[in-house]
Amino acid sequence: MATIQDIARMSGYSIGTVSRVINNRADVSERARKRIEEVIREQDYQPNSNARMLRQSVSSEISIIIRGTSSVFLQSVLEKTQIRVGEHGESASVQFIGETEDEVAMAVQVVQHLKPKGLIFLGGSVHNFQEEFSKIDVPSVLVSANADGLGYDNLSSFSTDDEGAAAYAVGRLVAQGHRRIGILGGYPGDSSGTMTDDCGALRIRGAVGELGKNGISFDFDNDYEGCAFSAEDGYKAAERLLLRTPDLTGIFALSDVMAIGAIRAFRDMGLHVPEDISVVGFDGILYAEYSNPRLTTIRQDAATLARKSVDSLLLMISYGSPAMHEQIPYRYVNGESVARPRE
Amino acid sequence: MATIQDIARMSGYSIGTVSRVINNRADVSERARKRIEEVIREQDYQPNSNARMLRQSVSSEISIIIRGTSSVFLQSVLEKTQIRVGEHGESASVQFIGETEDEVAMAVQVVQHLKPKGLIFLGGSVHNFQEEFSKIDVPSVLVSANADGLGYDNLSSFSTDDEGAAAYAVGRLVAQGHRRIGILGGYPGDSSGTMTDDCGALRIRGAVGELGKNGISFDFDNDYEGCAFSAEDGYKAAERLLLRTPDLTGIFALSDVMAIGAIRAFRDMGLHVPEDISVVGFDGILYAEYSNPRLTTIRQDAATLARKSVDSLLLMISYGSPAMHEQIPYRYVNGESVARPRE
DNA sequence: CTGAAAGCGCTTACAG
DNA sequence: CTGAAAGCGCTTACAG
Repeated sequence: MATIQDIARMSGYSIGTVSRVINNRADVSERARKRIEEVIREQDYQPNSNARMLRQSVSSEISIIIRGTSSVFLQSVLEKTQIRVGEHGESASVQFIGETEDEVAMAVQVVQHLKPKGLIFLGGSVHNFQEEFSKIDVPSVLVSANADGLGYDNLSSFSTDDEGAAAYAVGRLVAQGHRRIGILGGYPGDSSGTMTDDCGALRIRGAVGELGKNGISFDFDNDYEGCAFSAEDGYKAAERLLLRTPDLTGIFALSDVMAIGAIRAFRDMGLHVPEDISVVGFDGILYAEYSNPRLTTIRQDAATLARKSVDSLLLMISYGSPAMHEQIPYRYVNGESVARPRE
Repeated sequence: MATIQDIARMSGYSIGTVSRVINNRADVSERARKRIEEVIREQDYQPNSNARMLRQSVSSEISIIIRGTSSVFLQSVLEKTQIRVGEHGESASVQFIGETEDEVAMAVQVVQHLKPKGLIFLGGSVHNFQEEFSKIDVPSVLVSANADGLGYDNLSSFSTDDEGAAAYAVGRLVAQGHRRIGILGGYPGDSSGTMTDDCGALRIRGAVGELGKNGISFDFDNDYEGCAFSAEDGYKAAERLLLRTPDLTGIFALSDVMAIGAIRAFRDMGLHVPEDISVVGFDGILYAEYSNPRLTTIRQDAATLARKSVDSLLLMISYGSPAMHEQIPYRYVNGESVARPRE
């Protein structure tokens, strides 16, 4: 493996000049640049990134931290994020952490070890950023939660208006004539009754708020069943919910995978969706279009979320552009899982 | 951020001794070790990994290269792999590459840049390993394809018996009375008629072979439709296939996502699964259990695949254990998407 | 515009 | 068992 020494020797210049060429500095003669680039190409020379990072104390990589590998939606955002990073000629490495782990604590580790020049959080609780994030001074972007108002000038955020979208989805159920609506998924808050601020809590808040606006009361004890973001949990929770409160005619599930689990549960209970009970999901995962019945859902715009996040991060890194916070429009997708309730 | 210098100064030992403690070397007095470890803890000291890697020219990480982010099955293997790596107290970083890219070429880059102590390939074509892999001398493991017979002593492999499993699945269709069976997905080979050796080709070979054994001829022009490993492509290909060859009563799809796309297509054509047409998939993704109808499929053992792969890799790294090749048992899962053909 | 040199934080023979 | 020192491959003031 050639080193910078070899390139210097073979090109007839010093390692300092070679280094300047590698780093695209302006203060190099055209002649030197030409020659050195030639040798670099010939030798297929790749600078040792460890040495660079040791000196610069910053790597040329971006680190992506994704929480919850099981989230189909976040995985699609991850894929699109990687692609966008690649389009800019940058590279990113990915760190997975568990559903319950603290992404900011992880980020502190990553910054120390990998010295990334930028950080992308895929999924995350605003809660964890509240104070912990002050330890991080690398340009960062939080995807899928709103970090506006946290006051960090190195943290952008792009998210879906979870509260508004949930309200919209429930509004559609109400418009179809549903009055007995159940909510499935997430965890409404801690024992003190305070809601946490993750996307699940926001969706619940939006849904309950919309019901209230329509003069429909919501009884958490009967009409709500919490569960994790998986089909399996959605299945079980849906079963519990409907056994407990059989007169529900519509279900708002906090995610598509839960909705899919719920639909399967209802079928296994001998019910038909949407004839006997309507189900609306959230996310707009690819699979929703191929399920039977096709899922009616809120489709988040994963591609735009990914694109804007990467672009904003790169602008912060390269030009010191200010952090920005944006909500990306969602779409209500009419599938086949919602109908008017039976009379 | 504390450096080894600081720890040396504060503990009253030299940096050499501190380094020995960090690296768990035996030739350190108990007293020195105690004291130095104490200071390390107090200072929350973390060795600079760039400096270590620069010196050792090997990182302490494992690199995972996954091809095709869109494969739900591989993503589940990835998740389980990460978890297993974590259980051993190791850490891994993930590199995603496109469906059509060359994973071994990528690995060469990764080895140069990240200097991993081990490499895990999730998905990959034996073809690419044939000669290219000789450039890599890091202990590696190929998951989901059989590298036995390639003769690399630093490459283990764990896979499903794709050919046998496909034969089994098709055999079940035949046993139910199906005689007109179509195959969906993958690419049967290049123009010369030679089959490539990826898992798709193996599954096709197994399926066609089983049909032959049962005296059923298979006409590639009419009974086969290739497509990529996605629900969308499965949908379109299934539609084309059935329009072209309407008398098919059973479909073997090379993957579950294709099968799900196919089932949706058949429904949109006004058919019922399995009453009008049976569909069997391959992979055993989580979703198959929640689809409607539940999918009949070959379930690959993602957990065992992940566990054995990681364990084998770590044994190679730490003890120079020999590479091994193993096929992990699969299971035929009876869902609701297969029935006897109508008379 | 270019080169010589210091130094990033570590590991590892070498000598004792 | 321990310390002093070389050196991993690079970047970047500094001097010219």
